[in-house]
Amino acid sequence: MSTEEKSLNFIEHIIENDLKSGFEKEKLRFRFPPEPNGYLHIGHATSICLNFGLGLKYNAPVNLRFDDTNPAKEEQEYVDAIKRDVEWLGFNWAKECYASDYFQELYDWAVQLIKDGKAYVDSQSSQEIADQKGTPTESGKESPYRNRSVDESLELFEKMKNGDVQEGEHVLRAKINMASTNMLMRDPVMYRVLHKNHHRTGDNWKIYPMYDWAHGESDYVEQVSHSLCTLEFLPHRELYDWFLEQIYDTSKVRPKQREFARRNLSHTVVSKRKLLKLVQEGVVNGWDDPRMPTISGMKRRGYTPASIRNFADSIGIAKRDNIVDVSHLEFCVREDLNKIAPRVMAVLDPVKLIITNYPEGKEEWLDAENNPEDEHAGSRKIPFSKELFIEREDFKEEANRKFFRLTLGKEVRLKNAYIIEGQSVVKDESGNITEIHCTYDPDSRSGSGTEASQRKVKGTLHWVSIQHAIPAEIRVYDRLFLTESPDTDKEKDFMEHINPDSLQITEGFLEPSLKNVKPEEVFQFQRIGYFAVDKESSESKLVFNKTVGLRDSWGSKNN
RNA sequence: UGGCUCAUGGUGUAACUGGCAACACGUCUGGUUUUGGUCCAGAAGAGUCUAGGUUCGAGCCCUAGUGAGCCAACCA
Repeated sequence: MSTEEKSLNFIEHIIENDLKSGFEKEKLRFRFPPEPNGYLHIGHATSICLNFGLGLKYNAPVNLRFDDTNPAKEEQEYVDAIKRDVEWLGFNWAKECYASDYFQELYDWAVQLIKDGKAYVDSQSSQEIADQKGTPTESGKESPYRNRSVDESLELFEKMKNGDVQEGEHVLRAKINMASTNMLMRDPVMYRVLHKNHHRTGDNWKIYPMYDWAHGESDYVEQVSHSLCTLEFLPHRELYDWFLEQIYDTSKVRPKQREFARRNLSHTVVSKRKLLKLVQEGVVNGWDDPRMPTISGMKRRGYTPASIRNFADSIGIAKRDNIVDVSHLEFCVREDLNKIAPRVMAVLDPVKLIITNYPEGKEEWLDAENNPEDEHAGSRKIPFSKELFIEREDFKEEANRKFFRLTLGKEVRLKNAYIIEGQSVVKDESGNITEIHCTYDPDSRSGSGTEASQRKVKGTLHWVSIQHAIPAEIRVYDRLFLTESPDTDKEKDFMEHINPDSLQITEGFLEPSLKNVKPEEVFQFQRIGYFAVDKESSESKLVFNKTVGLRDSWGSKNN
């Protein structure tokens, strides 16, 4: 019954080792800790999958914790959006937590640190403090306020808390080591004064804890066992441990921070600043533009939660820098959509096909399978008539043996319908084909079981009946950037790598079964790709987003 | 000039306590197919950044180099 054991990633190895050395499995606990200052993107998605995936694997609770320690940037709107996105990805958090819920406890601990001589109020400007910080190669200088009395620090800290001082007048600093090779250990700021309204605590607080002071202690309050973050926080670990050391009770779980390399997707950017610029400069139409690597954008594009989870899972996790090619993400969507997306026919670049021997005015409703990958998907009826649209690129007047489509004097199958043979073309004065004339074999209807219907032909074309077809706006997307890693170019700004043709809007014609589709539904337009109904779509005007094309082993080599 | 981290096919990850470098994507063949999709069968592609060392044996341990990333916000 044992399926193949998947090898463990380095974080799972750490957990397994902890378990082996006596850590109780019941005490395992994780968290996903976003700052509510922007929308979630594919990078967050992989982190969400990592943490919640571990929760599932070890049957351990996972908290959703908002790291809301900076009221200048954070908003309720983002909290709501983040919750929606995590839910959409298919995960359930054990508790919804906020660092701001721990402000009092954090404050009490800070007071204790002052009393223990481990923290002091500094009354210099941020510039002065920065100047004294030193550089990575030179040690810093101690603040003139470093050794002020505990009572004085206590008194000033109280004033800071009560809002009796201006922003920037004083800060609370941990007293650690100004000569440390780790810049973060050079008496880091624990609290700053901010006369700002907080989205949850309102104006209760005038002082706000810094990330380093809040994060580890929040993990501790929640009894998170493994606190996972990205590599750039590695130097913070020493501080994380130092702060915990000051307040840690040996009867409780002491959280561990461990770091992994963020997973970069090729041909995109994810920094909030850059994403915001794309929105502000109108390169894309909002945060949920289907070209955006945001979760809301990918959702609108037609990506499914399962496809994103599989993606996160399959790329693994390690500590080295990486760029995962988008083709891998695309594989994951196709893999999922192939199983679940209903097949339909749509012609995106139409040319008129007239069946000369088909009776004028006749219409037939033919059976069409909804999904050959799903035997329970059933079938539907599609209308057939004398005048059809087929894809312009599916016809060539003269073609070589490798062209499996319609050409003059050769037979092809119309999907779910009849076998036809190309006869002639009509062109306009500039030589463009306006009509293709063909004949059909009345005995060759799909599924009729006749000998004619069993005949092997070299190609199958999709089509729609012109008089029954419904028009729709089709938005076709390409990668947003021309280069693999627009972010890391030292010469050019990332904006210079933008793909000017990342969006193409065309009018397509759909089979009439699509008349009542609703936003977020995804279909496979046969032989073309997967398409999701856009949120702007309505019954009077259908709008589809191309999620991803079908794998195409012909077009790439022959075009 | 300092500290820390990392280095395995084109890409991403594996390789347990040193023991025939594996899997996925991608690429290429062939088969099936009323989607040039799916599915099936197969192939090519790395000898593990470099140089030393330990060892019967090193991707893994040690040393030194090289390259890349991170670190001087009252951001997270």
